[in-house]
Amino acid sequence: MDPTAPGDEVTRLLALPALEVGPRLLGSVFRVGEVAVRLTEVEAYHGQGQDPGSHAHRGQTPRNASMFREGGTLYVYLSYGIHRCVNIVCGPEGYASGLLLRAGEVVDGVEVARSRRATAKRDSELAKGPGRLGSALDIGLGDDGSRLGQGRFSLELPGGDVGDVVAGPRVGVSGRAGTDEFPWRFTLAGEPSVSSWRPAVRRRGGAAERW
DNA sequence: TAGAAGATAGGA
DNA sequence: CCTATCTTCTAG
Repeated sequence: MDPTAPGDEVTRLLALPALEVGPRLLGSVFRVGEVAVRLTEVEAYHGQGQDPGSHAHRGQTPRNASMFREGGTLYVYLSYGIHRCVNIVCGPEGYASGLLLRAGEVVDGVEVARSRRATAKRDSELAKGPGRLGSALDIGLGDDGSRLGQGRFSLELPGGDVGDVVAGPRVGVSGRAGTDEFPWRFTLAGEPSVSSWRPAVRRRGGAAERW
């Protein structure tokens, strides 16, 4: 097997922990069937008790089982009962780190993406945010556990320079894990498709802090 | 067994 | 600012 083949390069990269993969994944093209996005924003989640913000922090459950598979697996979950969000799992089996695909620029299949995202006023909003990205790419819970490079899913790493990468606190993550103590959100500078930062939701007025 | 909180988005 | 919407996890 040719070790310089593109497919192997992706495999080698995704064998690393999400913290290392995150910045290097920006500018990649993630394709799901006829629609493709160029990733402009990702967030790293680290498992194994090292990241209080991760779904895998408290160990394996039926929902997060895909995160414990090997790098290149997709972890899809339902967010707020409505949105389907996608992660690319990183690291060896059992490591449970992943990258939430938070935003991208639609670079192919724009018409299809528009039809799926009728409320988007501009094309830069088609995949601006993890729920929107999942919608534009027609990701479903049935895609949980799929593998990159199989079926409708593929990933192509950027060919050249992607510009400046910015690291900062993650979006909507509660507690310490959402502060710049964990600067694990990576964005491409100056991209209109990058979502706005927002603190964790807190409906019941305050309290309930268990960290 | 119940109940709150959640890696969000859209509309008033 | 408020609400839709529903699964998962944790406490009791």
